[in-house]
Amino acid sequence: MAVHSHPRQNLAELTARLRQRDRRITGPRQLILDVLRREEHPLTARQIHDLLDCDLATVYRSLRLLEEMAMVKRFDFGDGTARFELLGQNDDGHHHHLVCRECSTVVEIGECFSGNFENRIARQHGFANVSHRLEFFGLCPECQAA
Amino acid sequence: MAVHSHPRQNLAELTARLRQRDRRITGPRQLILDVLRREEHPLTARQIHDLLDCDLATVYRSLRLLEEMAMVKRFDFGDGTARFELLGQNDDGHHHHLVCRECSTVVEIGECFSGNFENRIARQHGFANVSHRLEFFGLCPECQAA
DNA sequence: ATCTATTTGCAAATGATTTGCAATAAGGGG
DNA sequence: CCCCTTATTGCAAATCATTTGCAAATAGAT
Repeated sequence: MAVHSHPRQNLAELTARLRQRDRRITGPRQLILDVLRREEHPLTARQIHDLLDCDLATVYRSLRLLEEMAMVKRFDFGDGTARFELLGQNDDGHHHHLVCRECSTVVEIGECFSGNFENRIARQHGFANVSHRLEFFGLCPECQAA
Repeated sequence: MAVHSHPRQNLAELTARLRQRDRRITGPRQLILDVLRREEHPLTARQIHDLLDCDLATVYRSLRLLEEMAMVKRFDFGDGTARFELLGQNDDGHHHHLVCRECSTVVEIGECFSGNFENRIARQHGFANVSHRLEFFGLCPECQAA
């Protein structure tokens, strides 16, 4: 479901969004977006770092910034390590994953349950601005065979 | 939605389940169940530790054991800290939470989307044994006022 | 080319959770 | 009730992901 846009597009978007915040377009930031653009599945900070050549702390700092700018989305598979995916320009990145409990293979799930459910829950409890986080776990075909 | 059973019942269950595994009924294990029984919301290992008087490592070890024995369920609100809830005897503990992004107030959500959704996803991708993790986040009434 | 604020790299700090190991306690047998 | 074997605890140190302090490097405007 991830929208893998063109490098140019990415760079232009990065430039535009950074400019508005007095932030700079640096090598590491471009490299991280490049790496994420190539990957179809979410990557951990360490995986990104291993594919690059810049400090791990810089990867974390950049990812945080890119997340704040809504260019990257953070996912949590409950294993204590955050994963990051690139967001396209008009993509809010809302989707879910189906993760294999054995081999960690990830499948992206486009559909989601109806917004009514979320709205009802918000209303019932008086909460505002409700969002959700949903991930699926199971055994992938290969791991079932093994 | 947590079923808060009687102390006796808990102890009996604990005893029975531990016996079958050659494990012992120790003070810390009983204390942890006692603490969890009193709380209606999930607690972190540290919170449990602060209410008790035993080593934090023991709390972690006990929680892991109790989780394996399906007497306790682990939840992940995506803040890097696991929370634990007591499970009742016939309770599989499947439910969700609505967590305030500001003050971390937790509301338990009993209902869940239909199993069809989960089944369809499993079938579509050839996965077996599919489960899911779903949590809601929003602003609670108090924090909206503030 | 210059200047200034933002970033980076590196090392050290943090916070949650785990682990090694010797001392301690639980449960069965006598 | 004492003993013995084995599971468990406490404590300290180790791990792991992530963050932070700070001086050196660099992007972007002048």
